[in-house]
Amino acid sequence: MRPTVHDIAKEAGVSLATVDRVLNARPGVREKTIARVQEAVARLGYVRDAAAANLARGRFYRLAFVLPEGPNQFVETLRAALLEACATQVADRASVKVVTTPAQDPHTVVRALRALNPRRLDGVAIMAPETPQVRDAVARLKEEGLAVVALVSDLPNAPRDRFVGIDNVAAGRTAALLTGRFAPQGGEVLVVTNSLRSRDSLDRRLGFDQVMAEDFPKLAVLPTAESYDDPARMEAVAFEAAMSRPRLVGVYSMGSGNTPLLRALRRSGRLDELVVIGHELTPVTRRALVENEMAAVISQDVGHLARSALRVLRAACDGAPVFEAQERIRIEIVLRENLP
Amino acid sequence: MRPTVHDIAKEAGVSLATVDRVLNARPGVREKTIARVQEAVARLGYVRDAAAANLARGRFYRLAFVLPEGPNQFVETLRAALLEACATQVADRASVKVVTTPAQDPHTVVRALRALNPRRLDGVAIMAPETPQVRDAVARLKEEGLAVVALVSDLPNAPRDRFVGIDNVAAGRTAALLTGRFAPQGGEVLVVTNSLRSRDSLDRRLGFDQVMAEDFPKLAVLPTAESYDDPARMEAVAFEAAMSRPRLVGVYSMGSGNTPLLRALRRSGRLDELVVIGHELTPVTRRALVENEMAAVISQDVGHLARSALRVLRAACDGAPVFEAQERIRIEIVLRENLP
DNA sequence: CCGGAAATGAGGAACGTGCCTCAAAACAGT
DNA sequence: ACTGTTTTGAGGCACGTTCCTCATTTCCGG
Repeated sequence: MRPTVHDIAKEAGVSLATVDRVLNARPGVREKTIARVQEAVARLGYVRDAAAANLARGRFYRLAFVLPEGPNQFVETLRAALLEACATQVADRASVKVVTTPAQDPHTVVRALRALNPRRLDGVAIMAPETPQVRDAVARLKEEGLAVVALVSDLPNAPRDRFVGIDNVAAGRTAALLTGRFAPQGGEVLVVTNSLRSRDSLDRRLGFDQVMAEDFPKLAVLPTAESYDDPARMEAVAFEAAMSRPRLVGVYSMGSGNTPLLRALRRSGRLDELVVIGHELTPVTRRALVENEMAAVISQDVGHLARSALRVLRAACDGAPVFEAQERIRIEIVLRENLP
Repeated sequence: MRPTVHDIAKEAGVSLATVDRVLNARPGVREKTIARVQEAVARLGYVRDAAAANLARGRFYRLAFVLPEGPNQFVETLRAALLEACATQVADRASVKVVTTPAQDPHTVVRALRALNPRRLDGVAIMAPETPQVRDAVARLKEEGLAVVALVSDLPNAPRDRFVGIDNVAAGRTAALLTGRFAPQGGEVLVVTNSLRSRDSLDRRLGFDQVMAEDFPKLAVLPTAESYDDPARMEAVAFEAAMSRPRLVGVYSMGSGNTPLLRALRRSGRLDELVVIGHELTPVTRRALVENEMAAVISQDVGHLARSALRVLRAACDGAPVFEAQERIRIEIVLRENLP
């Protein structure tokens, strides 16, 4: 059996109350006594029973998730994963509210953030592009004492407690490496996204260019084409590129408009000769992998993302450290054969 | 706040004791009353506070892990991950004993399994080749009422409760797909492993051959070369193949002898023209990726593996269902750019 | 309508911790 | 030695369960 506070008290020759004061860093204990208790803790290998502690404390975490909303399969799966995680022990003693805002308009995100009542909340996870207004809204939430984590897309210049998501520069580098190795003959590569306003797209492009420049001189990367969340525009841009650029060998889709992209490429009749790499495993990209229309999908496990965000938020709420190894979100490479 | 058993009792108009009887499926309650309580549970959306329940129950899980031991980096990292997981909440109210047995000798595994005292244990995780003796030993443990999970290498014909690890057929298929796409010019592929006795190697080879036959007619797969856990033998076999087979374009290493393999290929001077794919991220394979000596590593997150095994064992101990989505171990593809 | 069995109620102790109060003890400065 | 302050001890209640016991009520068949 594991030692309890009672054992520590006996071992250190002090009372239960004193042990409690030391363990919870409450004032009114002499240095000497603190040391005695800590020695006993070390000697017996005491670790606080987190479950019992939370039970006694009656701790309850009121959390909110602010997610963009739109024709975006990824967010849908993320939301589903979140709800699933809530149904399990991960979300024990926590209430989770999910707020969605139209993705296109950055102002609505800010409005949603402003609409949050800081006194009714302990922590917020935010997935939003990094605009000055968002930064200000995050700063305000932090000032109110909330825990704030950035989700999927980092907010490096906002006072968020942490970023939960993949290293998007590395993701871009990975995409470049795959593209380069899958298309050794060389040629042109089209890069598309819905918006470069999001930090994640920006970082991915950065990483993509780095590796392309370093390792694949035979590939020429075209400027990023933005669709501004407009499927028609995405389809038009992709179709035009496929038809007018005979040397095109690959397409890297950094954002979420994979449906119109694939439709355009299919229509151009060149899909089977192109190396198409995209992000996030959704019904669309999954199907494209199975049909050999996409060569690879760079993905982050939404389940892991959701659970990690919950754990990190809770840790941030009570200023506890996080278990780094568990919270590092991997850059997953999904091919036809290792579909989960 | 979440509803408690007290709220349920009030809502259903019964006493606390009855609610408890219903919730824990104890006998002595009329059908009608059971229904009343369950309705109240549904209406209030009650979910049992697992932490409080375990606290009250005084549940303690005595678990053991039986791992092979040898010059095997993978097992070392797995063991480290296990110890790390024990230090966190995942292993709360559990004691974990790790037993290692010499890998070469299948009999010592059986001896180790026999040496386990079933009365001092609630569950065991086993990583071992599937021999009849191992099957019998597992059956014996199950008969004694222990929870048993197979780890990394499945024991499909033993009465284990569950397998925690990747789908090794799919892993082999993934390796084949990568090899085929990285070596479009065609040629011969060498497949090596330390032993085909392990179910994992067997499955990987199976999957590898499937995809090679289906999709890459230009690649000829050589028979599996076994090193029988002898580094010298591995080095000799690999060197010989690299020197005598000018059409060799790839090597698939299904097992753990990557150090001697790479040494041999380096010595042959052909390493930079070969597509080398192996398993498990260790210091050796990590370095090989960084140096561009290996093209890809198929890996399973040891941290996830360890935590999953712990969770699954606990669930199996009290016959609880597992949260499938969280326990599916992904087949990770690790390239130079997405090294964790 | 009665006896016996089954179902239910009421209550309490326990799990390991947090957090509170009140009194006792140790200590400091004069 | 006196005061006043700081440190410590002892104890209790709470958290949401589980798992007892013992009494009481309800039900059923004869």
